Amino acid sequence: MRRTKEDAEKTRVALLASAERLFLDKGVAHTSLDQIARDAGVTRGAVYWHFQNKAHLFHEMLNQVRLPPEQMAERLCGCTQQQPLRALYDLCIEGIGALGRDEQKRRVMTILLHRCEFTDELREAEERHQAFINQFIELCEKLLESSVDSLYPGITPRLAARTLHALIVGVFSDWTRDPTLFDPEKDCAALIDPVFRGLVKDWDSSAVR
Amino acid sequence: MRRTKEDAEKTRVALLASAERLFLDKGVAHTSLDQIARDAGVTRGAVYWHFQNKAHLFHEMLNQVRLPPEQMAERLCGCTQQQPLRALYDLCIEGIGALGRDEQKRRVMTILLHRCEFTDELREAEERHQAFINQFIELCEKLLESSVDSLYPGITPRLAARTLHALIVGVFSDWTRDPTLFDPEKDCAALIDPVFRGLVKDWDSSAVR
DNA sequence: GCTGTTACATACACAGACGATTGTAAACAT
DNA sequence: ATGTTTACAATCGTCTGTGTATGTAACAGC
Repeated sequence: MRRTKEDAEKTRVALLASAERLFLDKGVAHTSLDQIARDAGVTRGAVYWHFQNKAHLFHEMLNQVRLPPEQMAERLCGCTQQQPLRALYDLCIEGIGALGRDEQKRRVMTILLHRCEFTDELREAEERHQAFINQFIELCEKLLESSVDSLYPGITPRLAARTLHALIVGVFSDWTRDPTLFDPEKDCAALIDPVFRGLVKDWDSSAVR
Repeated sequence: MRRTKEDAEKTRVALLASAERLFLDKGVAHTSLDQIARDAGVTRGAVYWHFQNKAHLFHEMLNQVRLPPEQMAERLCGCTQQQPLRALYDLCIEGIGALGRDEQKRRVMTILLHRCEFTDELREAEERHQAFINQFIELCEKLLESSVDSLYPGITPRLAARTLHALIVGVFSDWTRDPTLFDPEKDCAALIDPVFRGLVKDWDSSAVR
């Protein structure tokens, strides 16, 4: 019955996969550890062996993937500062595209956006999520400050960053709610372009195009 | 003890208010009917007198306010078709502003966006919500079709509508997550303007400005 | 070959939430 | 004055989910 070490890892992965499926299907709060265990072909004992409790299981599930906010914040951090606007644009395209290519990433993002409540025990995950968002906005703001002359009058880097973030969150939110709405690979640029054109003077004739 | 008819209405309102507060604070699934009742100064008996169950209570709470998607869809429907772009722009401004002025609306919207899971029993509410979203996008698309010549090349009315909706959802999502991010009254136009400028040719010099 | 540990399964104790029933005092109609 | 209905309160039984404790078979090391 109780197998080797690699078998244990298999059940751990299976538990995480089942949790992902069930969380996505029924919501985090409405999924019991017993349901997750049964779905993975084990009992709750296995769950408590691998994870302290539901919150930790949830946290580990999040750790499996590098979500767009985190990923974008990282890349934005190590950005060359050459053609900052271009870099920012590419990052947005890449971030959305990544969600379209990576199904697991999409599922986890959907859970985060539409299938969990962020109560006390998940507070830690929420704060982490929020931290990445703020980091993205701050970095984005800094990047825009270096190109402030390219922005339309009346547009501060801060507000531009907020607009950009709102659009990306909205795209994620809409698309995870109904994936048939648009194709992230194909339509991505068309969704992002208008905002850059509306923020940056002479966007169409600048280096990006 | 058991008072007059208007007193009954008072407890009903109190129950709805308590539900709103607690849902916002701890999430829908993590709030029990007993907690709601106690918070309102009554027992669970009162809850079951006024509402069939938690789902119905939730539904009634939603019915108290007319949320932006619904409101915008309605107005968009009865729009004069004169200066459709201008009308659309005003609607966006108004929708966001309404959230800023009406605290209750903001709370309910926050619950919808960040504090509930939309499982089986709340499916009805979710579908209704989604229906309004789709209606908004469709109406928006139709409106934009009548001004398709004003759009930048490569921007279809469909994609423009999706971009616009994504931005609005993102603004709601960001702002309800952290109301200190920006002031919906003051910054609203600055958040929306860029998208219209990026979608519509000569936006700044058109009738709106 | 024995022992300790791993990787679970099983069993138990407990807390809470729900739904239904029943009780009841005040309001209202007659 | 009396009966009926309203607007809850109180109680009950049941179920579900959690956490923990214990059992146990297989593997790993010596």
